[in-house]
Amino acid sequence: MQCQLWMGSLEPNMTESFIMAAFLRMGQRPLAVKVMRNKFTGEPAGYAFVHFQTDEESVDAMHKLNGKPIPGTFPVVRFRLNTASREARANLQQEREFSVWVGDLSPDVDDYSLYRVFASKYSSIKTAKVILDSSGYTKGYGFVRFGNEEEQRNALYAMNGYTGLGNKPLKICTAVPKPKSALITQSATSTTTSASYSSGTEYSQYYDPSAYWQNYSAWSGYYGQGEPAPQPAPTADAAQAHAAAAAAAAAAAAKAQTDDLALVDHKTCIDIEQMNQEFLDPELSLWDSLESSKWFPPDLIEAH
DNA sequence: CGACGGGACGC
DNA sequence: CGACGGGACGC
Repeated sequence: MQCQLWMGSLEPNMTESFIMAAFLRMGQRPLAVKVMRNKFTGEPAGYAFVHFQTDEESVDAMHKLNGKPIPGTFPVVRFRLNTASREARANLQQEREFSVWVGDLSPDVDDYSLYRVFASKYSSIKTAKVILDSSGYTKGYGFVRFGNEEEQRNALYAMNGYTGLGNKPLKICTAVPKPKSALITQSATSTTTSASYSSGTEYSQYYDPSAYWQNYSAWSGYYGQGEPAPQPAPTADAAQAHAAAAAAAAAAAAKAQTDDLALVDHKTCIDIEQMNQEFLDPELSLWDSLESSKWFPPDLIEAH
């Protein structure tokens, strides 16, 4: 992660020393702050990179300060922090995301408390984020990201209904990656991508018998959010041909699929919740032990 | 507790 | 009862 955070929502008058002072007043110790500027005009670009001694420090600062008011701002401007890394951003385009949606968060739950609860059980945890509205009030849900699918899948069951964070039992669902329309042209084109779809879905389908993953495939085809395989950068000619084909396909698919997408989203959450109840009620510890031992009945795997 | 409606690729 | 980041890379 290169020991640095991306910081957004900066106003033009926020200098590096101002930002550094704000972190210090919040009990964090960055090594340096660099405010980025428009390369041509020299105007502040509205974001900065904040460097720390270690990855641990930067992640800690992110979870403790994100969403909190920046000292010395009036009207209040809140910290908007994110992990920053060239490689991570590049990988983000290629790698699958292993995250869960967490709902029923009470107002006192912030990024850090959410992070701590999951970090105590899941060593691969990357980030936790509570979604706030423009006034800084929680929307009652958030996202927790993991480094691998094992822990993401385990948390889906083990943390559903968890009490001990805020004053309500947590609700956990599979997180649907946020659509990024810019990725459309990368997805709907190559056979390589199609092949990776099937390999990605077959693993998940036996695990989750709900309609989610079939529908997710449709999402993936539309948004390009599936499991894009590493593929060589297309040549300029190929890119043009692909862009034309993808644009036509996307335009045709967009209108037809828009309505379905919203429905899928909400149904998914309900299905998973009901499944959790069925699985967890009879014998909770059994499922935990099965999860942790990565044991699955071969018959069950083949059947679905 | 079923399921919106704002806003639309990339040249 | 809710589905995230709109803006991202110099010294």
